[in-house]
Amino acid sequence: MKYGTVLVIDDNPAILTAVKICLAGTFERIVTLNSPEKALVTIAQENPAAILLDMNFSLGVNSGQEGMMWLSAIHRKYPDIPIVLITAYADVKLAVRALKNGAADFVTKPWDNDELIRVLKDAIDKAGEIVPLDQLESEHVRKVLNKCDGNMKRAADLLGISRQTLYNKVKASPLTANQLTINN
Amino acid sequence: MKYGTVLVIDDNPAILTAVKICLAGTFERIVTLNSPEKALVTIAQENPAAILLDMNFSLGVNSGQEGMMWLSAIHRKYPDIPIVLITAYADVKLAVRALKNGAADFVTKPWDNDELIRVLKDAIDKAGEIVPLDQLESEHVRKVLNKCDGNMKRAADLLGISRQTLYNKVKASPLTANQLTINN
DNA sequence: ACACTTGTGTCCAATTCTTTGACACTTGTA
DNA sequence: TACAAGTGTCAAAGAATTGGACACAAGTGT
Repeated sequence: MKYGTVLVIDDNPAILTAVKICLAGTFERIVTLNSPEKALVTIAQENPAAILLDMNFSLGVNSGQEGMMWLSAIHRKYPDIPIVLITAYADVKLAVRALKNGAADFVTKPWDNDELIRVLKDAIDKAGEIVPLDQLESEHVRKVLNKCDGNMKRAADLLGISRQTLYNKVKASPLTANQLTINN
Repeated sequence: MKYGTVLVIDDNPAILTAVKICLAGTFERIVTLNSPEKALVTIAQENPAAILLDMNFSLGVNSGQEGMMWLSAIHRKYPDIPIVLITAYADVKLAVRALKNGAADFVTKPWDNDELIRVLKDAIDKAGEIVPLDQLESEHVRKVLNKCDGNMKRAADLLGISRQTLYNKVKASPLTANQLTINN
């Protein structure tokens, strides 16, 4: 039971019950809401490791707009908590938009229990990964340098550091040289 | 015409022609391939600003596996070039997997010309965004510190810096905690 | 062919950051 | 209560960053 608390938001009580049963063996605590209104408050109180959010709450509306709105709101306020969306109205455009809006994953109803567990676990694992500062830096440096076609002066400018510093950073980790795009 | 070269990969000549016409006004140069085999070579030669990749190439197979494979291969070798996938067999699971595998976007056939152009433009714009090193660093520091519930010793450890250094970094920029990105 | 611009590789000295180690002080907990 | 762990703070040694400078290589336009 190393996966902490999960917050499940769905307006259908039957779904909440089913999800609760499904996730009971994996999470220490399962908090449910039947409407997203109290989501932000509940998150502040419970500090969940992940959120499972339904996309449609208004009866007769299945555009997913409401879920999308809540996704954005929650993600803006808690960008480090992975949000998995779930919907009965599978729609490629909606899924793509959701992922680009920060959703960690997108699941369709009816769901496969094992898959749902795996998806939530993965999302939490991924969100928990932390990168040393050096690595983040050198990856970013390589990327920007690449985008500048190796122009160190401009890259240094864009990175907000001096040319010499960039020069030193680059020659400090020569591994990155191999990853430059081949050209000329 | 500031959007450079785009590489379009599709086994259907009619599609290639249609896409070419659609994108002609937006890109300086449109390179087409009717099979992904030569993708990596062509990318090295043309250095495209974006890639539009079909998902199905083997006749009778529409699982999208092949496109997914090429997406991974290209993305691994050229992580900075945005890849937009396009497929006639819209499938939420496939789309989600593609995005999680590094695709910049996912479009379904038949496509809307304006949307296709917008998607490619957006992908290129997004890929072109560069962040100063300081900002990247302080954002990451916040995030890790957050994940450690404010425990600076542990956060410093995970970040690979000393406790005092983290302490200084934190008190150097106390405003970032409120996510106030607007600043002039 | 000739200036002109832009970028590279290299060096230096001044400044700033980072690290190591230490100390008193608060807290949660066995 | 006493221990372990973390905080805020300081100082001094060591490392990194900076701005400036210089000669040199390309690429530009005239």
